Amino acid sequence: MSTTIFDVARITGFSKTTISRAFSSPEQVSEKTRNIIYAAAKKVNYTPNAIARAMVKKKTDNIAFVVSDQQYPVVLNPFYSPIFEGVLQMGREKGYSVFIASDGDIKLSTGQVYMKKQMDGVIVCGQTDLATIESFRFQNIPVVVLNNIFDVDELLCVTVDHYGGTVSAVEHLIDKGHSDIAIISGHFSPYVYNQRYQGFIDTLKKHNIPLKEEYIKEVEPTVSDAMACTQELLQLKNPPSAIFATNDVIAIGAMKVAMRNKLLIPDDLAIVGFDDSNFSAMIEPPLTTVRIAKEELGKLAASKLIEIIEGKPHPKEIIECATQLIERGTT
Amino acid sequence: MSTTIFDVARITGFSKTTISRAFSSPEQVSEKTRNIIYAAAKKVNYTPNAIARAMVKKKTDNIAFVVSDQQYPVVLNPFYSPIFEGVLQMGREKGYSVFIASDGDIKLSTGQVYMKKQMDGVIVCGQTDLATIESFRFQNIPVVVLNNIFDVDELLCVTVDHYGGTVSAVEHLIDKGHSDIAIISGHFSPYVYNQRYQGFIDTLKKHNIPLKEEYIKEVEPTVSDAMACTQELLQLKNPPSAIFATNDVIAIGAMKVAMRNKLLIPDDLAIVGFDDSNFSAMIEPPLTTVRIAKEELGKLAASKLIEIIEGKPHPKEIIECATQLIERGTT
DNA sequence: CTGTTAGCGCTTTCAC
DNA sequence: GTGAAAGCGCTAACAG
Repeated sequence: MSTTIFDVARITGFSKTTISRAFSSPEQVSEKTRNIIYAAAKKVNYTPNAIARAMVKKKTDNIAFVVSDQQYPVVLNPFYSPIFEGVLQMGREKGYSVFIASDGDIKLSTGQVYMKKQMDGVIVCGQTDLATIESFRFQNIPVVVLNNIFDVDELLCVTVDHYGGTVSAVEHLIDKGHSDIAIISGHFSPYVYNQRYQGFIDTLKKHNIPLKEEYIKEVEPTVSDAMACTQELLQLKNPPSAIFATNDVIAIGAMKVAMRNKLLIPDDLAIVGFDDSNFSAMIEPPLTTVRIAKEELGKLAASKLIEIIEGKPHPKEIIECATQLIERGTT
Repeated sequence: MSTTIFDVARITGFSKTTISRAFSSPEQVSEKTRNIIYAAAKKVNYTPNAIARAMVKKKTDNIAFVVSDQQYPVVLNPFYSPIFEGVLQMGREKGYSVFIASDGDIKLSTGQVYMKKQMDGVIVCGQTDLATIESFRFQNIPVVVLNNIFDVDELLCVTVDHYGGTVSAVEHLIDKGHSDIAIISGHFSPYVYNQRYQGFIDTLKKHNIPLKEEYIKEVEPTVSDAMACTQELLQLKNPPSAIFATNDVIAIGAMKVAMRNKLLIPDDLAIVGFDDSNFSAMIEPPLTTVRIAKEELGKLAASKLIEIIEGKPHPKEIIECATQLIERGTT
């Protein structure tokens, strides 16, 4: 049996109310009383019960980080894990704990969206549908969308300038004198996929570089798929002199194939990635890539969500975070 | 105002108890009644409140994963993040959610160990002290220790055969004909550090290879520190022909320096790492390393913890998971 | 199979 | 400053 507020009340002779106040609003209790209470609490090892508190306050100080099953597992995902870490940090700072939930975790078999655990708010990442978002809001659970965009009233979306990042990457390649530029495009959510793909197309067009059908590739974003795809590219009559990979995992696959073909990077083949994942600076040569400030993204989304939870009204808004080209050894 | 069990009771004409049972032990309610209740619940969007349930059952279905501040952030840590993922998976399977907590999160300024949120059990990873463990148990919170060993009654420790893994790595190097083998030893917890270090020393001794003082190095386990250290090693009058790195991050640093010095791996310098982190197969050449089944470790710890939570008695036990040498391109 | 009653540990009025 | 009483939403006996 753990000790309760009642035990402390009995020992000190004060009422439950006073004990409660000593912990949750100390300024309402005289210092003398407070000290007596704290001492007694310590002696019997009393600690307020978060569950009981949550029940009456109807607030758990928990938020959920929901990622679609596709992207699972979050923790091992080089893109989402730093974002999650950012959320965790901001949560800790503001007194919230963070739950990871997959898309599947929040849907009843009936299709009803429902959180098994009570949450004060939710960050929904990447691929989802409007129904899920609306469903949370219908249940009065504030939502912030991360890395996706929905055109809904009073909905805050925090995302990334995928388009602009792509433009800077491709223009960097063009600046370096390349015009035979291939794209290996990963199957991400339609939103991300389209932004990055379109950035590529538009940039070539802007620089009057004709688009070659055979330079446009699509893959699952895994090292092995990227390797197979790069191999095909290199076997073309006119192989590209540069590859734009829509994320770093794909870029790594491309690098591996180049090295195994004894090509010199970047002289024989230049490669630029996207995301600036943690391994990108570790590999040799280190990868030129488009940095997304992933932890910052997470922190931003979390702090906005917490503001909304704590009552600050938020109009519909789309926050698009800038990217930055990090020039390293592959271009 | 969200709907409660009472609303459903009113609508259907059944008592709260019956509604409760329809959700938590459906077999105790006739099918007819159940269907009426489910239909009504759906209509008013009723969903059981986990907090209220936790309060009366004194069980939250939450477990905590606590890692020392040193190792923070867990999510980005190549060793602990797959373990955490394993815990998450097993938790999901058994109906538990998992919280991440750092060492600091669970200690009051008074030094009192206390979980802000009620937890049914705790997995404590790596470096900790006995007092923390005892404190949890004193509060009747079951504990499983992961990647560390404590000699305490009825305490379950799940760990890794760091010693045996090291032996296999070093013997592999010896088999390949190396005798000038350096060790770059990362500053991990004393437990892990010692196991791996001792395995190295003992293996050389066993094979009658004299220990050279200058081949023994210690570093913080970061790429840059490992690079600096490897550089020193290579500048020795008699540089080593092989390096045993006590984790993969260190091994990567060693590889980078070798490549920058135009050394051929593994011909000029062989390298073996430890952990088999996710990036180890991605780099070129892929790293020979000692695999730890990290997700399995996490699953094992979680499933044992859940068994204990659910009442299965557990004697004191130390489970030491085997490792496996993965021979890839660096040896 | 279903209902009644009595709390779980805490915070919140509203008094004093 | 402090206390008394009334719940938060749910489940656990115990009846019937």
